[in-house]
Amino acid sequence: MSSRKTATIRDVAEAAGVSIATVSKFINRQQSFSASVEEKLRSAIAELGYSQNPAARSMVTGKTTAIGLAVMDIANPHYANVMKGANRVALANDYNLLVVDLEEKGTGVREMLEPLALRTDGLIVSSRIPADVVDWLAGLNKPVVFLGQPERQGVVCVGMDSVEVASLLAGYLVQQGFTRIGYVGYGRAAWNAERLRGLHDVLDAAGVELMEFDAEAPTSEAGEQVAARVLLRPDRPQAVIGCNDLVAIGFMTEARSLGFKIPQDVAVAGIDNIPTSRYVSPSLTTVDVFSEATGETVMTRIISMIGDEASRKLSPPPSLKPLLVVRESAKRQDRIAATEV
Amino acid sequence: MSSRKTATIRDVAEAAGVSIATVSKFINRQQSFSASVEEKLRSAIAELGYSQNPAARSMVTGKTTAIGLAVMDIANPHYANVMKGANRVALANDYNLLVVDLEEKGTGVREMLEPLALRTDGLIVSSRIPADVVDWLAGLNKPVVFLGQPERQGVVCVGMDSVEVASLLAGYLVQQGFTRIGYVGYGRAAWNAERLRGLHDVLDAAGVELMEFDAEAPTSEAGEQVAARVLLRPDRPQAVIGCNDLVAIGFMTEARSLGFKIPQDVAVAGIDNIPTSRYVSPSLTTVDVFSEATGETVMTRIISMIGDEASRKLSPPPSLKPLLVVRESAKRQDRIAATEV
DNA sequence: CTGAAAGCGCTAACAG
DNA sequence: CTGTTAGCGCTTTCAG
Repeated sequence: MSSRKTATIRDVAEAAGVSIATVSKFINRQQSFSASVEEKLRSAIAELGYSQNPAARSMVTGKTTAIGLAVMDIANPHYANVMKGANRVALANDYNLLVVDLEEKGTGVREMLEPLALRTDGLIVSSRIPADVVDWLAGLNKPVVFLGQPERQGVVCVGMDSVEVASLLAGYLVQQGFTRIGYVGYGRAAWNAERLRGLHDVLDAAGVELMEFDAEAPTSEAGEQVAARVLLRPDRPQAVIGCNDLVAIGFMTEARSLGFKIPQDVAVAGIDNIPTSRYVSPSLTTVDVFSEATGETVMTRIISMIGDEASRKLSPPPSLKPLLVVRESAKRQDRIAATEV
Repeated sequence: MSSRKTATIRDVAEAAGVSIATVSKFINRQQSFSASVEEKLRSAIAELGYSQNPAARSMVTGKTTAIGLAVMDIANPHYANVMKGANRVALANDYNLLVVDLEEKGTGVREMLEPLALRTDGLIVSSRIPADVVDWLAGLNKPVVFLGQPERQGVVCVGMDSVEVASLLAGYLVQQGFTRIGYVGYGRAAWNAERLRGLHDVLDAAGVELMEFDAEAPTSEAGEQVAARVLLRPDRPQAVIGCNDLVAIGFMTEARSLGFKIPQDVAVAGIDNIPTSRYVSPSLTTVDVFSEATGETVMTRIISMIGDEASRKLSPPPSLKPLLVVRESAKRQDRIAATEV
């Protein structure tokens, strides 16, 4: 049986025979109390099943104890794991998580973000936000952290350095002896330019040719679609990097059904190290970007920014380093087997 | 440049030369206005960049225009897609989504749900909630919908009928001619018993033996772990059903590294039809539970319950039907001789 | 069509 | 240690 109306602080005060101020202080652990009062308070609260009305509280404090998280695609395992990490530290700090899936949209983003901004103490936003929205966010008077966005002046970012991520993979492929490498990017992503830069840094220095392709979306379906275009040409690349594991996996699947053996006929690598990458055949060589840890880091960061104005503009500690994960999909096996072109 | 303090309804009223009541009615489209007032209001609001304070609003209305969604594991693609669907219809109806990842925990669930309950107009909760928490939720005075939970009296549930899902798969396997089938379940899940019932319904009738196993968790890692136990025994099953695609995929991978060919040596099937199931090798036969549509349905449902007391107890329309997705992993190829490797 | 006034439940000084 | 009081920003009767 639950009471008709939910109990308010006044009900508790009355039941305990104290003032509402006392109840408030008790709930918020702001001071100590005489044993008798404390006991009465405790039982009154239990009796009535009282709990604070967050709206009322936030009206006066101006804080919501909620954080907003906006990601490009909730169903992308990378983002799902970022959320997982973010959720964990939010809960540990008594924050609630408001989530919005941007669904890879480029327009109407501000409209989706605005309600979030109003209801939270801070925002975590993933890449590809139009410049005017970035400005709006900056003028919001709340901490905002960008995810996987190249550093810009005046905005705090968390995530791997895209240049480094790409270089890592390029270095491995060069070391394997590939001399013509394809990159299936996603031009509309904020990190795409940096990825290309990282690739070129290494590949140009090694005298390795880079062929650039673009996927329609950062998804497996798009990876499938692009495969024929990449592979059915005389100068096809010996190795292909997908801009994320999803694209790489789709690409790999379609490549196989086109009759290519992986990695013998064409090597494939991805980025992110989503859980699935271990389970495809061949297992996918990729770069671990520590999605879950990224989520934890970004949430930790924003919570500290909320408490401390001073920390709002500090650069994040360069704690997260990408890690190359060597598996089967990108080994140059033809060096120890048959040699095809 | 943003103003120092965010504008309130009073600022707008003053700037427009009207009362705050008028502003309020204007914002909430509660009536029509004289052209002059309307124009002044419009420009004042734009000028000041005013937007409603949701906390203040909800203080008086008692509504939050937010919905809580609690799932067992955010990183499970099934749940991620449920969230995607839920997010979409929430946004379309001007609701915000509060998310909490239960992380497959069995304890402390109420503590995680309580803040959500206080901040939302309704809750969507996925399975395996302890009975006392269910009671608490029921006494909450807010609509609550359970996800993937067997129907109980007095609670609204959305999701596939687990019995049907399991039967569908069992039927297919029987038709393929398998006579000894294994099921890798997850005993702690709310749906496990119904799955078993669905399996037995069909298998017993067909005189097919069912061997039951239990995974440590509904994850790929657990699927890998259990594989040896299932396969390295004289009476190993000819076909194995994972309680979800994640488990099935892990199982399949480990089975292969144990030297089993799939489906020649052992057939494998999963449940959910997560996106990845198409991309593993061999592609995974599974049952589509329409995760994203489930999310849309459950959100639609709860929003209608919020507006309409009467609909709170109605049974949901049996709209969502599971669909068998036949792929490569569970074909009985030995009947037509294994032609390919 | 417009406005005045009464709170929603709570916290934060300030007194005692 | 405990209580009084003044709002936080907004919606909602109820008058005009």
